[in-house]
Amino acid sequence: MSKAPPPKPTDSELEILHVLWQHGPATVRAINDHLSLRRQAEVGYTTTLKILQLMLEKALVRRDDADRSHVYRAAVREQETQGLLLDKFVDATFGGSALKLVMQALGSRQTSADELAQIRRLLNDIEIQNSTPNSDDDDHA
Amino acid sequence: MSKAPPPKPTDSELEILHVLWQHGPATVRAINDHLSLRRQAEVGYTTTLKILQLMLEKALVRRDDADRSHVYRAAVREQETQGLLLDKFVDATFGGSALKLVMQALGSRQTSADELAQIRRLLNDIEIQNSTPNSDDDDHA
DNA sequence: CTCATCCTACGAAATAATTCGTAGATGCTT
DNA sequence: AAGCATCTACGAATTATTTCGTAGGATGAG
Repeated sequence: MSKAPPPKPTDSELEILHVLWQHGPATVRAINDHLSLRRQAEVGYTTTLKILQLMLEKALVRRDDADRSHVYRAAVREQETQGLLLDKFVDATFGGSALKLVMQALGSRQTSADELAQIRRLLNDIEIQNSTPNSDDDDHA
Repeated sequence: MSKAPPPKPTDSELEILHVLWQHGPATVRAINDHLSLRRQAEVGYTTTLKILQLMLEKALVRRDDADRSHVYRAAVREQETQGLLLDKFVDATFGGSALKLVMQALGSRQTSADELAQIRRLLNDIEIQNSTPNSDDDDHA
């Protein structure tokens, strides 16, 4: 009775999550440096701090405040978060059709042979999985 | 010197565009009825009107105001708009990797055999197109 | 003609997201 | 100890989006 699903992160929050997913736990200073690098411009230190504080309230990150410089780390998994955002996006933009999204993504874009191969492999996996109702639940968390 | 690329529509604007793409040109009243149906709740008439007026300024729609009830129609194409939004989304959520997006879309989702077949067909088309540098430039704008 | 109805235009409130300035505390250097 | 840098907390300005109320003009029924 205490679990609230983590809310959809905003654009800025997502940008910070990317940093945390890539580099692991970090201080505000370190995160802010990464952000300033990613964009062309300097990001105000307190801007980053503020967003992290809001993210903490939303439980998108956790923090270790043992030291004076608090250390933040992602509290949501990359894949799950991307999946959540993807669902919303598919609904809003493609009327819920993941197929249309995939077609658009592949169709109007330069896709390398290697990437195509990876997708083929995934398609095979999915079809195998679809046809065999599978023995049990062979891989869980 | 007068062309501004149409801006990224907001969520509400996109919802209206969906109605226009599906049903063609329509009055505010008709659009509003569709929106009220899609959601569970009644949408204020002037809310829809206001958004359409803003969309007109942004050149996302055109209107025919010959009659008293103005008739609005989409001024942006469905595919182009979806492509634009998709680009932004891929950048923000998947760090620019369309492959990751496709993998996520296919991986964490129930996809029917029929849909898989469609995607396979598309993959084939793309590979053919990739391997043959094509005779000339057979389809230009 | 007169009234009720439907329309557009417009101002503005409510909400959310982003940004930054300032204050106060802590730690480090000399 | 004094001064400087760095940190957190917090308030607030700014901008974008969504929503709705009200005013005023046209239309059509009686």
